[in-house]
Amino acid sequence: MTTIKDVARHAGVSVATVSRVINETGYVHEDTRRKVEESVQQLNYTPNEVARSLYKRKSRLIGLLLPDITNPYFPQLARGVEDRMQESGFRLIFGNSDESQKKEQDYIQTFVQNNVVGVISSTNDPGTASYRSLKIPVVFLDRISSDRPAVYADGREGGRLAAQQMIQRGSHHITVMQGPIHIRPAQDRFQGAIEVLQDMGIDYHTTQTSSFSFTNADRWAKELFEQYPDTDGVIASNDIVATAVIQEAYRLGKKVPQDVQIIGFDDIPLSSLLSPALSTIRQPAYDMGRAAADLLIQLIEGTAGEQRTIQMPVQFIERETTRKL
Amino acid sequence: MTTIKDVARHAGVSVATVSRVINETGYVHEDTRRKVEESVQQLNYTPNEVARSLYKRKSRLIGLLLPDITNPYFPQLARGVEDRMQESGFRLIFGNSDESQKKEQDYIQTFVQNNVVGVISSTNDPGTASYRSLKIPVVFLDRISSDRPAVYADGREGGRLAAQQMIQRGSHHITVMQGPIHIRPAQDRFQGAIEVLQDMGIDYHTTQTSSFSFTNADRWAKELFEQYPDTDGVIASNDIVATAVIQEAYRLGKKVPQDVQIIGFDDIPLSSLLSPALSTIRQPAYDMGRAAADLLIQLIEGTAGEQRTIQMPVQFIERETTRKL
DNA sequence: TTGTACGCGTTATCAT
DNA sequence: ATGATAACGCGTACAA
Repeated sequence: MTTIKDVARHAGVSVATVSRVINETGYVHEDTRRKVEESVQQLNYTPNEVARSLYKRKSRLIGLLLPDITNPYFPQLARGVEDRMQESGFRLIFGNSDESQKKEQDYIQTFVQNNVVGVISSTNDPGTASYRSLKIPVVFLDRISSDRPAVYADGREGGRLAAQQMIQRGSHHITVMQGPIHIRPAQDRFQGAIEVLQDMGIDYHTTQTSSFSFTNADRWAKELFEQYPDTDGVIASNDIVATAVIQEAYRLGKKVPQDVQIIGFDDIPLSSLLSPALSTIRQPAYDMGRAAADLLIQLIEGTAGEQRTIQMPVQFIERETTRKL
Repeated sequence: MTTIKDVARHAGVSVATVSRVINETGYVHEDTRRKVEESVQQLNYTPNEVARSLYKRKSRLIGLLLPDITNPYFPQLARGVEDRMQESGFRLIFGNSDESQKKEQDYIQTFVQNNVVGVISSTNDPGTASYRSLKIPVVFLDRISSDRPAVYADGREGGRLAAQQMIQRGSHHITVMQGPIHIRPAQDRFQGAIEVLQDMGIDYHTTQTSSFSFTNADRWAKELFEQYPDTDGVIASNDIVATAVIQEAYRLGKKVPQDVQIIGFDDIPLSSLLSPALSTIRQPAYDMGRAAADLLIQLIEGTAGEQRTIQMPVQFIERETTRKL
């Protein structure tokens, strides 16, 4: 590896001068600047980030903690974060937490050990000590924290939207799938839906799913129709289970949307490719990722305004698993 | 942040001693060891990885470069890599390359700037200078390189399998979708399929898709049936386009699998949840990720055997888009 | 305008 | 068995 010393020697100047031209700091004569730049070129020198990080006590690294990249909703968040960070020259140390506090803490620890300058996390426990004691900015993504910077979608409104559409489009026996109890956004959606259903005095049932991943999605779909066979409208906790519900409905000979309407949540990329294409409540995942990155960068650079919690709008996407108005 | 000095002072010993107990290196009296460990506890000290990395000229970081995490095939690879790395205490600096050489080089550069000890990459150009000049181990994942360590699935065999199944199950006018020309695995699948189709003297057509992502998947499906309306069997370049093909077939009133059989490639998690569930050629993505990580770790630790390129088996998964035998 | 020298937090070498 | 100290590569006072 070539170091700043090599460059200095090659250019016949001191390391300080090389440092100055690299960082464009302090005075340096035009001629020497050129000499140095030439040497940098020739020796193919790039500064050692580790040394920089050690000296400055901060790196160009960001910690990103997501529950499970294998769930199609999260890659979009991740991508949004990455793209924005990339633009500002930050890199990501990435980890899956599996919603486990232990793994989270592990990662947080290595984040600080590696001098990251900020972290973006989808955690269920923003209030936990691991986060509170962090001395670097944290942005919670897809999770709500009233007193800490956060970017999330309006889940409750999403739930409301889903219920309203269900009703408007003629379902009378609606089943709402309640996502994992410890995941806040899941509960918000659920509450929103229930709220409307009750207000309107609609007949509804609820069902419980204990995770957001692929495992068991089919089982939950099956159980739903076993428990409530006369269901003519399903509000799924996310697009994955919604997909499983479509499948199960077909298996039972129910026509979608004629016999059962189905509304998902998230609008993962595959939803529009399904047959029938899935009607769903869209969360702008990619944009949320970008927004979180953006906010974090502002926090890091000290240019953040008062607005530190950003609620993104959700949107009903009409496709083919709901009836036409 | 608390440093080794703080611990030394608190325990009444020198930094050298603290270092010894932390790294379990050299002699240290049982009593002092206890004292130090206590101080470490009390001060909640964890070593600064950056300083370590600077001194040792190597970190505990691994660079992971994937084309696009937004494509459902890659998160599984990533997860496999992460889980294995996690087990051995390595962390990931992660980046999306979008199959762009520029982005790749950018990332590779910051990888070395950050003293990563190894790189796992899905690149289309393993022979490029950026990789050849790397002084740390590299494992190519989901990409073939004859002379460098690599983990990939047997794409050609996958293509063959798909074609054989198509024929066996009674399709006579088969259309094979050729994936992006510059992506090696895509071409292997394609070649494998063509190979069998020609050997068997079957009537077939081919179609071209220029990317593996969601964009345009529906358009390619549409074009396929426009160009070859009498197609009764589609070998898709991956599960995403296969999903779009199912959708388009339904839209055209074609029954799957009675009128058209469809076989995908990858077996992404959602495939089994589709209706009808997608028959596909399975690549053991998660295991491939793990295997790559495993190989890289061996390379890093110098315990790697002669076997440095691992070809993983593919497998036909029979579901509902192909007829029963 | 440029150079010298110190410190960032560790590990390892060499004394003691 | 333990301590002092150089070195890892860089950036910045401070001096010149």
